[in-house]
Amino acid sequence: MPHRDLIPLLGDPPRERSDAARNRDAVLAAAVELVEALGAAAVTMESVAEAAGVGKATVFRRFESRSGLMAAVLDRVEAQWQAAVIGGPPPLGPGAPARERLHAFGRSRIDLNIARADLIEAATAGSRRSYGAWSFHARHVRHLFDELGVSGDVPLLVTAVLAPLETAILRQQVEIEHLPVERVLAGWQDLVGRVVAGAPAR
Amino acid sequence: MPHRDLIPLLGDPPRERSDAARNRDAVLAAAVELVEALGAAAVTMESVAEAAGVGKATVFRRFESRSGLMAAVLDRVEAQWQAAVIGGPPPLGPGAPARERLHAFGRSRIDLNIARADLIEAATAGSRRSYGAWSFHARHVRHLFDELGVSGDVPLLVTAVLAPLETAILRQQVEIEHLPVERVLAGWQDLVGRVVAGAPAR
DNA sequence: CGTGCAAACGGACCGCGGTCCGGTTCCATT
DNA sequence: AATGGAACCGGACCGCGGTCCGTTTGCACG
Repeated sequence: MPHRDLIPLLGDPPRERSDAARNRDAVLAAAVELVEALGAAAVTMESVAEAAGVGKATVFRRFESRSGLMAAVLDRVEAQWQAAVIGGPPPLGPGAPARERLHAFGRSRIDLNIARADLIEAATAGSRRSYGAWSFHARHVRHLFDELGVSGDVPLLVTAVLAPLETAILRQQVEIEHLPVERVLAGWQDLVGRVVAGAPAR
Repeated sequence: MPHRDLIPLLGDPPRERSDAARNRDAVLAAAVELVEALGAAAVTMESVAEAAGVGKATVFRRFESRSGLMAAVLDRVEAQWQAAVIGGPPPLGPGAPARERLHAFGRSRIDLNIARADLIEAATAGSRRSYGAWSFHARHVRHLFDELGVSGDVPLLVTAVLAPLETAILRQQVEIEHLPVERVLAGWQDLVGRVVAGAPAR
């Protein structure tokens, strides 16, 4: 009587089959390469499938959707960036005063969100929730806010400080209004200063 | 010799042909009705064309793209809202102190951006620039900031205050993190207070 | 080494946004 | 009223994201 438990209950993770894992890797590698070469906007799901030597449905089966695949590509970039925040040299990495780390965070995110705007937009398109890296950003800023003793509804203040760094906003400012990046950064740092400064005169 | 000036120079707007104008109206009316009935996400360009009794290409010829059509639909809502800001009762309309008008602005925008999230997203999808109403919002907030004597890089501070009202951010907070709208609003008003309070201790 | 089956595969297929192009319509000019 | 041509029209067509379904494959168990 060849069967496993009818009721697996909890645990019991159904391990990924070897061919599935291999295809996942091949697809992701192909996607990274194509995005690098052509830019995210020009990469079609079919071209990724072909480059990976795999059927189109397999790409969707492993990554759910185009935005899911792009999110996986983006995750590599974000992981590298996160490493710089967690263990890299100050002021972005640990070792600098909180205020300076915040300023470095802003500069770094503005640069990255502009440089990778097309990939980020492809990864977040129609996904209704921010991409995975957002929660890391929020935790980091929150941590720095705590060090600075920010008072008030901290999670909302964190969101308020992160919101102007969204690619859509940055693109609007830099590509359409032609504001210099330096000015955008200075404005953001000014904002942070005001938020950190404390509760308003009510 | 039937010809107009070979060099029209400036001015001389080539008026819209009557059939074109008629179709434009029919398409827009059909789109408004369908969006109202089904929600923006469920409205296809072909269904709009059919409801308007017109070929699909005509819809695109008049409105450029799906997001262009949705922006036209959205403009009606925004025009109505702008009327309330310009000439409606306080505190949203004129007559209340600037701080209270700002708070009313926030409440009203949060409600509207959540209620019409799908339409706004359809109107701004892949358009690279904020929808037309943004500039009105910015001017309004800037005007109130001027009344309050806000110092610093005012345009950037305006953007910083507007950014957390974007639908993507609000949806994240309300639909995914399940924050109550009242709390989001209170957080925004707190933010405004800190921004208005003045430059940080440098 | 068999055997059974869930899991994975791939290519045909679908719907939708967007474009093309041959035919039609409005309107300025005479 | 006739006319010429620019602007407009519509439906066939294309490419891409996403799904369906009949076939193949890896792997746990005997």
